Amino acid sequence: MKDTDDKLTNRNIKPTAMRELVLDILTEQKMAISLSDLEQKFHKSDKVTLYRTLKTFEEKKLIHSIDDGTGAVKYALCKESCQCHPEDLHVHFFCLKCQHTFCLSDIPIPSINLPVNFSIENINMVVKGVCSSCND
Amino acid sequence: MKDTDDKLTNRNIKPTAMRELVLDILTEQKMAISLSDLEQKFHKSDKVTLYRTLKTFEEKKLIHSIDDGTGAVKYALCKESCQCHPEDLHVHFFCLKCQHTFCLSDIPIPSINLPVNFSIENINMVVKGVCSSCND
DNA sequence: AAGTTTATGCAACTGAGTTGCAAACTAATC
DNA sequence: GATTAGTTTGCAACTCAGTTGCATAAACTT
Repeated sequence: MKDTDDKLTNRNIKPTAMRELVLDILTEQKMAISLSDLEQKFHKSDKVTLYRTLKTFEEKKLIHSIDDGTGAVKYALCKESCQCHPEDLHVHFFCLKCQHTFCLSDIPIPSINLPVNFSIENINMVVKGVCSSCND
Repeated sequence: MKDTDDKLTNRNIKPTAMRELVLDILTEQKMAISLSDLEQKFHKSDKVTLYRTLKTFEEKKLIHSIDDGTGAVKYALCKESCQCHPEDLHVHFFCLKCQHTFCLSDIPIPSINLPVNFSIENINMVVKGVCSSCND
């Protein structure tokens, strides 16, 4: 638990049992998960608590949210150094076959030349297609 | 109405009064609009009919949908030639100040080198920031 | 005109996200 | 270690976007 604890305190999040549990679940995921996915990992749980936990994590930049167009926002862990600035962002992939959403952490979002006088704060880029596991 | 009619029939959509009206409204928009935005442009209207109209338009590639992360999907007209293939797609912009969503029709979505064995079908790219009108 | 297909309108529902409030817990102080 | 103040959790209840089923109306077919 020490490690999980540190990750929380490093991000200025008071480590409660609930939050450690949620962080552990998020850590073992290979893909981004939604609030209701998360809810189903608990036998007995309260959606609202999980909701607020995710909000807190996101606010403190421990996780980031991905709007993959499925109607449910997905969440995934940020890298240790991530500040969620445009230059920290990466592309996400949604597989139309297995319906999973992944971080393509190695693929930064290409920079865009916006029209004059537009300023940029954030970018969401989701590629949809078929992932390698489903393409065999 | 002749022109509106043609746009519908060109896309294989049977031109009804309702559909002409919706297409006209969409045509005069400078920004993408949501279902409920559209609903409010009618004094008396049925959400479901508008919903199905938009679905039909989207299916026939007369309009495209934009998931800007606000929780309500927005819609905007496609170019005449658009087939909604990856190469037809452009970047969208959401202004954090005026809360409007625009097509940046002139900015194509940059191509991405996906990992091996990933195939691509579609891309959604939304840049968030402040638009030129709000940046004065 | 009768029959078939398509579009529209109404009611009702689902599911994600959210708020308010009270109880439980934690941390800080005496 | 009891008292208080602040934070977190759990429950109920609600909002709002999107959606389905079904009945009526309109448009096409012969």
